[in-house]
Amino acid sequence: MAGRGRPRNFDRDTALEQAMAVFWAKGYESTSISDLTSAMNMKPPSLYAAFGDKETLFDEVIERYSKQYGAMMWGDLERFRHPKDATHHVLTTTACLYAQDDTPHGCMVVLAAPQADSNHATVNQTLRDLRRANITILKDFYAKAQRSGSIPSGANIDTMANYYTTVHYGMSIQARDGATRDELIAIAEAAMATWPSLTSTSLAKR
Amino acid sequence: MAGRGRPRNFDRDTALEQAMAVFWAKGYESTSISDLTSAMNMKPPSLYAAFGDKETLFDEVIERYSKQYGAMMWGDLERFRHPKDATHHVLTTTACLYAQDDTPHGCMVVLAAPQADSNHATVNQTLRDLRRANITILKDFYAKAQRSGSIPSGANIDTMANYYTTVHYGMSIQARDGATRDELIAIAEAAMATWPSLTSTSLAKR
DNA sequence: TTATTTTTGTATCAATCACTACATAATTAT
DNA sequence: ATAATTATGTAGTGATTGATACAAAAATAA
Repeated sequence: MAGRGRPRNFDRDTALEQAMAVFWAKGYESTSISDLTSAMNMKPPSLYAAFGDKETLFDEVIERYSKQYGAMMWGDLERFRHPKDATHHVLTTTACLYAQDDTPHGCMVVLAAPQADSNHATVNQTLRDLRRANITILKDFYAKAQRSGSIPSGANIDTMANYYTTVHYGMSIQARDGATRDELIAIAEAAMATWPSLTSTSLAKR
Repeated sequence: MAGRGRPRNFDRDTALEQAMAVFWAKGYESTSISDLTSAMNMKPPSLYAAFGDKETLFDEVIERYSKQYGAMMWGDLERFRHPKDATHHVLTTTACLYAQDDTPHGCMVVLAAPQADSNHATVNQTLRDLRRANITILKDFYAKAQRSGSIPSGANIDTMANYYTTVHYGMSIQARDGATRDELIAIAEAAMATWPSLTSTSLAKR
């Protein structure tokens, strides 16, 4: 199991967790290698040997974040009987996750690098792709629900997915600005109040 | 009028506009003095003499942005007869402004520096304060409407203001990710569909 | 033991960051 | 004309950025 050379002085998994905490709080650009090495308790050569350059490390952090947190919100929506329940779950889980005090507030995918044009275009693109993937998850889920009759055929599911994702995005800003869990929950409930109208034909496909 | 020494080689106002374009697209941190001087067509000493350091320039840019764009969304809401119309105006104006092709997409106040912890705490704080000011505008407006009877006394106006502001925030992310004007309008209309429920007592003050 | 392999810490790299010293240019005041 | 004033361009400041060269350290393999 143990390799041949000198053993590592750190646990790769906890080091990743520590890196995630820094990137989450400071964003991609504002996080320096120096920030990372001190948080991960290692010197630059060890970091580079174990994780590659800053961008590669960030990619791995984001992947871990998606599996650990993103999945709690967007994963396995099929387990809910009604799409309204699934949507409610997405928003309330968002509220609970993003106001937790043992992690930075707000979503890392939304807040870490929202620049349109920066010196790190690939990072911006990576995060944007992840955000769009969430919308796609919701759209596909709604499409299936519509085919099965859980959502009326007249409803505009693209707009529904865009809308609820927009609320999810906005909650990240609110959380970062200090909104409490209860405030976020109230926002989520307010957003859910649209469900009857959105699934009716009043705001239907044009 | 003209001062005593050598006249300026640039128009201060258009230089500010050019600086705003850079900060808007790249955010605070990703924008370098070099980016600014080339966009504003001047050398560093001229920039520093005219605008102070990077942070002072950014403050002035933000102030200009607020007057020029923020006011279009949040200014003079009293001119609307019904608070629902005012809220609708905020969201649809948001949609139109943030999908314009002659400016970067999305709100500068929301996107320029959303980090929780960075090397530029005062900039983060300035933007956060501006965001909260918008919520306060909406809360005060709703409070007045509630006193005058335009909003039922049972409605939770704090949640209403938080909710609609959340949609406004989320639309910035959507716009930056490439959402079209029509998509943003549809999102705004979807959000407005909550109005009857929010102003009823079903989601009223607890 | 000796050789091989991998990690670690020191010390540093070139590039870029925000920012400025300084001399020159261009204007007005006298 | 001469002095005073302000802006400009060149060239550079020290600090920090992401990333490494190198040798000592610590393990396994022979």
